[in-house]
Amino acid sequence: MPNAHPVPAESAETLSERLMRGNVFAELCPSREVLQHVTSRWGVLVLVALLGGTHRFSDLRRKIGGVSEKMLAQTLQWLERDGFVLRVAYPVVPPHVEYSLTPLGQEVAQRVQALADWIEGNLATILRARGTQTEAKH
Amino acid sequence: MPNAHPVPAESAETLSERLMRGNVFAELCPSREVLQHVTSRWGVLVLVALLGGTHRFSDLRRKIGGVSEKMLAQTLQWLERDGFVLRVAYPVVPPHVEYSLTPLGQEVAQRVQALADWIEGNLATILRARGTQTEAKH
DNA sequence: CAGGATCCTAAACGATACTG
DNA sequence: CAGTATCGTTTAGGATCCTG
Repeated sequence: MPNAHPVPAESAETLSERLMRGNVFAELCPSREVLQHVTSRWGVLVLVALLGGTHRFSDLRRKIGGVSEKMLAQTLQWLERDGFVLRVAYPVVPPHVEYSLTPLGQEVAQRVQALADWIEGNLATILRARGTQTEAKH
Repeated sequence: MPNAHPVPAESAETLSERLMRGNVFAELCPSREVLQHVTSRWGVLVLVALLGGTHRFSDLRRKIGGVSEKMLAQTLQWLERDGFVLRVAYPVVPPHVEYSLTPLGQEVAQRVQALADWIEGNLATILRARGTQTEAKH
């Protein structure tokens, strides 16, 4: 069955993309993977940090308390691959690499920050609510 | 050193709360834990699902593709403890339990949904961006 | 039906050491 | 400095069985 409406190459969308689009609840929806990167333990913090401007690797490491080299590197790679983070390496010695948000990254980061900010702003309320309950763990 | 400004009991805030307030970047900030629950793999989906109204346990399990009983139960407990989810159990047999969002939960859920919606809406763009890169994994 | 208890695997995570 | 590689630990997560 030939294509009645020829699709321009640059807007190609596969069948599975079309099927899965718009449904995070579906088990195999690719958006779940992206969501995982963005909402991962360190992903959130990296995005919010970069919203404050360009950072070098060690700047991020210092700023984000508790992150290991390995996880920071991995998180940055996820986010770079998803098109949210731009990595610029200057060919000097010692190495100099700068991380920043792409336009796409700024959009997600803003939404992530909105969430993080709300939680910070309501922390006292949340903790107080927890205090009035029968002791549960972790 | 006596307190010059007596603090009303209902606005009590511990020292650690005051110290940690407003700083997700700090390693021991309690907001990180809440953030973990909310942005956890299933937490996101539970919140968005409940934004659509009250659900029973098995309704949620059916709606959220791929979640196991154990993780759904655990996620609901986290969110209940954080004051985002209200659990109402009717003392009948067979058991009947309904989950819904508290007012506090509706506020987080909206922000979580904003993020999820953005990702879904820009999925095609993101996937296309990934396609044009040198192959990376996972 | 709504989970709790148990057992198990896979993945995340962290510490350290090493390299261009 | 900015990582990669390796290894060991911890946690997430899933399957199954069981009970009120």
